[in-house]
Amino acid sequence: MSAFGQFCPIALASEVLTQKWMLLIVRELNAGSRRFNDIRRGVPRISGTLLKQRLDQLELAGALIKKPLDNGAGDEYLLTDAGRELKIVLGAIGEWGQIWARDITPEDLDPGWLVWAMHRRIDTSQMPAGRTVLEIEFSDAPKTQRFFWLVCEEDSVDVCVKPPGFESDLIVKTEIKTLAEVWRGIRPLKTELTSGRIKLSGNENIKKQFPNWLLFSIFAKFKKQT
Amino acid sequence: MSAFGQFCPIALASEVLTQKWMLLIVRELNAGSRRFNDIRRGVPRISGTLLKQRLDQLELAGALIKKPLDNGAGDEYLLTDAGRELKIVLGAIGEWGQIWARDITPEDLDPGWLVWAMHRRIDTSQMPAGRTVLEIEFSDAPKTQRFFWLVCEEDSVDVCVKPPGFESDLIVKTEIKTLAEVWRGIRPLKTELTSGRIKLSGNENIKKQFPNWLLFSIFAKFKKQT
DNA sequence: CGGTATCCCCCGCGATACTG
DNA sequence: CAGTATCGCGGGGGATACCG
Repeated sequence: MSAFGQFCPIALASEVLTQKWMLLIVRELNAGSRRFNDIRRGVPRISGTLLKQRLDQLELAGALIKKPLDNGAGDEYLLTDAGRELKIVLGAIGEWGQIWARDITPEDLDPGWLVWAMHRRIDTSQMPAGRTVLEIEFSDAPKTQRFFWLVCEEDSVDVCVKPPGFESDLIVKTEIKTLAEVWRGIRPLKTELTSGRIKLSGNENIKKQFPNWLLFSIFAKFKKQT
Repeated sequence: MSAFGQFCPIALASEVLTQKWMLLIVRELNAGSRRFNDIRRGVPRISGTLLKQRLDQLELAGALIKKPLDNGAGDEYLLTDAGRELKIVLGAIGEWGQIWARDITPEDLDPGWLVWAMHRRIDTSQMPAGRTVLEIEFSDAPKTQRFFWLVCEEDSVDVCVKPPGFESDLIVKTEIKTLAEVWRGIRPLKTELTSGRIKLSGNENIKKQFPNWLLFSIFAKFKKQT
């Protein structure tokens, strides 16, 4: 994006931040992604070419630095102080979006993205020691986007789109929209569980613990206005 | 801008807010502009067609409402609650821009915009009763952008690009960059006055009072990092 | 003054194919 | 996996002219 012909700090910041996809990339970086394809999982509709361009522009703007990976394949992308400070901007925009932005359409309901977002907000300290495997089935999704697995350990949560080779400790079955609205804080999880719109399969103790594991969206606490 | 294919509130808000010129328009509205050409003076490089489009999009997004003017010519544009809440977003982005954004180039130094920005931040309560006329001359500007007048009364400050017909009470002569950097909080006004890089002509009392009238940019208090 | 209508150019961006 | 290179189109947006 070219310049706006004025030296207002909002205009200068806009040159970088209002480019297409840019804020979503910064969101991923601030959420902890450092590798090219990790960022991409949080911004699935961006092309590889463009993602690379945007990362270069962020580097030019001083918001991140590239660090070559040991194995020689690609770089690691690390936020600078400037990049980390963007968390405040993201917070302000996200809060506004949660309260005032348009309603969601079916187009927005990407199940893969939902699982990717959720995997960053799992409270593994509430889980049993060792490995816990969560299987999620979206009953209304096409085959390729129907099943996901969250492989949780104390210090990591991995997302799989194929069976991870471990038995699932808990199976969560729901429609996409239901879980999406629970994630957003629009519906309480408990209601959806008792109504059966979210169905759990697993041993009783695990099922009972499940609600303690989900931390939901960081914007869930803000309630939408009409 | 089309959708991003995810229901993250940052993505939803971005659809509206990251369109070209959009944040600057919202800035003007939040600064108090309600009329088409007032907004345009704060965003001089936007075309009329596009400004109208953007205002319509803001209305669709629920951030403003149009109200027909009495005389039948055009509308008044009024922010809604949603639009006013964007002040928080503007504050976050402006603060980031002030601290971390790129340096200014000569391209950014639009004298007309500087005067327009200044006119919103004049403390008229510090001025003598009645009318005070400030004349600003940018010694390094081309003829058409060299002279400006601020006609200040208790409850209004008007910007003129031609002599307003009243005698000037104070003439301020400076290079554009000097006043721009004072406005941004990069240089202290006093230093520029004593050095003579900003020259004042007028009666002694008025000259002495002048520094009390300028409130500077709302982001001037944040200091640029390198 | 506050728009609308039209034209047209450029470039942003998606898609695809190829490399190490 | 993490890119680079190339092509091609679509439409965003600038310029200009016109209206009430």
